[in-house]
Amino acid sequence: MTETSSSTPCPPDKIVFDEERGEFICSETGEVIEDRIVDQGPEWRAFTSEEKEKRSRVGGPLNDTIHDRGLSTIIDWRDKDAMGRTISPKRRLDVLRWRKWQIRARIQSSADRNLAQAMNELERISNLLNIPKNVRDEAAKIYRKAVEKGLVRGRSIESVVAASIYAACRRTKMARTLDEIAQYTKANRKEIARCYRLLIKELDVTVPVSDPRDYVGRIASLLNLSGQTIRDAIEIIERARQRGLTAGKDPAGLAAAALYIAAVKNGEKRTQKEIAQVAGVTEVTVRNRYKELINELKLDVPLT
DNA sequence: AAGACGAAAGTGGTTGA
DNA sequence: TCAACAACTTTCGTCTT
Repeated sequence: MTETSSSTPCPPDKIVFDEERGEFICSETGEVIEDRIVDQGPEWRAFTSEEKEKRSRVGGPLNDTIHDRGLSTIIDWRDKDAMGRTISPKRRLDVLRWRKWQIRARIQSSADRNLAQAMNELERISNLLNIPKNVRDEAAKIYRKAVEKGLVRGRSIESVVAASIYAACRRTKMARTLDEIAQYTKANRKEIARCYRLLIKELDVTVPVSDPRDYVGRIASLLNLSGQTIRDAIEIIERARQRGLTAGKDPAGLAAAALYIAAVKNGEKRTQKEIAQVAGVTEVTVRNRYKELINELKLDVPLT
């Protein structure tokens, strides 16, 4: 409710570019100035380069929902031509062949349509979340695998796409929470989570265990914290891990707490609220982690 | 007035029968 | 499928700066 009011515009000299997320943010308030940098590339380049053979699908309107558009001329099974004359045996073979191809083409186009819609969706979500191209490609690859395995049947394309994106993010260590992705999707978080689990189980997509350190960079850059603070935070997390404090804990919360401590230590104090906000956890969680870290690691935090 | 702290009750997800 | 459980959130009162 009482959010950083957009009625007070961020002074131009406070605007910084956050290269982690591809966003322009205000260094004062953290307000996102421009978070939609439109990908100006042609839409059909969304397909991965290794799929050369699939390029038959060049540039068809992606939102064309009419089934079999352009292929709706059905080749009749009767051995008559358009004038009602019987076709010669030689022509009959041709006709049979045409029909065979028509059926093949239809199957092909059905898979393509699914893919086309999915890629469209992928592009949309990726743009909203500023997901870099390599991660998109990864997501596309995963999705394609899912289609081949028939995992999409019975599920919404959108949720499987979202799950693919999430998986790709995890694989490439582009820390994005499930919530962030779910936010731009009609499918709910639960559904996406289920698809995600299915994906990593069925396709053998290996996903490294989510690491708090991956969150550190992103949170820090959103808050304009120094490299030294980041290094300190990572060291704190490392020590916490050795002590077994990290198991079962929300990595974002842990990263937030470590950064909080590191920031205070380096005289770059941010409020718990600020950190919690960008980390996507609550103040309380930051506090709990922070308390644990201080106690267990015997860190002394100089106050003020 | 704003931030930090912590208690208590509530919520959503995981696990094991 | 259900209940127990841990982690996290929400809410709120109190203390500190």
